[in-house]
Amino acid sequence: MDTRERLIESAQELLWERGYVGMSPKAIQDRASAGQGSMYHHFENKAALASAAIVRSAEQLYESARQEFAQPCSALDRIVSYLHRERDALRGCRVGRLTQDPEIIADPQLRQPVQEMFAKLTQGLASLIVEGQRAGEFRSEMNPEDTASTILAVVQGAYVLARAENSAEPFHRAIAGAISLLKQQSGVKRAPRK
Amino acid sequence: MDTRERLIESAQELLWERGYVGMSPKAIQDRASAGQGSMYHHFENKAALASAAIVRSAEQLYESARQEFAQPCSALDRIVSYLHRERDALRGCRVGRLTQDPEIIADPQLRQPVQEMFAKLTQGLASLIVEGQRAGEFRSEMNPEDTASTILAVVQGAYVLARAENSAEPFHRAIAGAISLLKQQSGVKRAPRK
DNA sequence: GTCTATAATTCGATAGAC
DNA sequence: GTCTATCGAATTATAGAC
Repeated sequence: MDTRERLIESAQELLWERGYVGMSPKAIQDRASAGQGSMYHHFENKAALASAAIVRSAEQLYESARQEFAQPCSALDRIVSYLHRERDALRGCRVGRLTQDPEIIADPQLRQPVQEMFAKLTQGLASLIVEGQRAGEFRSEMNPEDTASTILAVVQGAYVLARAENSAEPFHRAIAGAISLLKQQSGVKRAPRK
Repeated sequence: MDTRERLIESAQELLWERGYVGMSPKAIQDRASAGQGSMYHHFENKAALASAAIVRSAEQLYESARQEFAQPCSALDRIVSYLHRERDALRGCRVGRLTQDPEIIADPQLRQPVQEMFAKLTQGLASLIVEGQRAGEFRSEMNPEDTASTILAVVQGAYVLARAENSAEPFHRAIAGAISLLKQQSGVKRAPRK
């Protein structure tokens, strides 16, 4: 693997572990086994390297979700499968994590790939929900975009709970609760209250 | 207000805005209008001051939720009211934000107040859900702890979506979606599928 | 492309005067 | 309690040899 590639992958890892503020050029160089001059030859500065790393992570994460969304089963099953996908609860989300960095939020170059990934995931989940509504798996009154945002939020927030407790348990509880709520939403008319 | 107090409040703000790694002693001193010697007189080091600030934030946030949970209306209404409470979507959660800092997760002193706050919120929400189940607002099959975790996760994750888009909109969508899912959960027997 | 040298600045803290 | 001076290390580069 060439140096440029190793630098990007090291930056991806460090952004995941320590965020933009906590990632020093020195640490990137050490992890990539690259010298200082080498890093500044391939990238203009820390922000440029971070940008390349963020674009890469956002693409990888979206691609893996896209595959999950395209499986040959019911829309509800695909959503449940997305929620159940093996995730390293304590490490958190490589991309969601970046939203906590003020430098990333303030710099449109750095924020844009993050925004784009979440927008595309929302869009993908909303389409699945519409599909599920047509199949009678979800109530037609359900707002697809709202529900898609809720699903994404549960996953992102579940990471927060897991790290707070230093345990994967609250992550899995939050996911289980969300699946249970979604499964209760079939389009069949409910008996009237009282 | 005395210096010690100003130091704690400044640290609370900086932890919210920039996290532990991004908060320098110098920045705390400047914001508190305190000298260097002053800060190191009141607190042994950066971690000790951060600890005091985190304990304070966790207490404040829990206290405000506790009041919300004790209002004189139905359990469902109190949960909805908690979800709808005015939040500064783009600033994120003062306490949840800290879970992204590896230094905070690694140091039990710093992580404990965060863990405790989320544990107590989960407990409080789970109790509300049990109360709602007794009142017929929620299905008895619903797992109170799972659902409580889901509710907390939606809020924490909604902040992530908002910051990613640099807009409060996805925050409110995620909350609206969650409320819609919860309101569909009355204990009334649903008509059988088909 | 990669290396070493250098530099200005900041970080997190200590020392000691007042 | 607060202040200034100082410290060694790290940060984020730039310069220029190879």
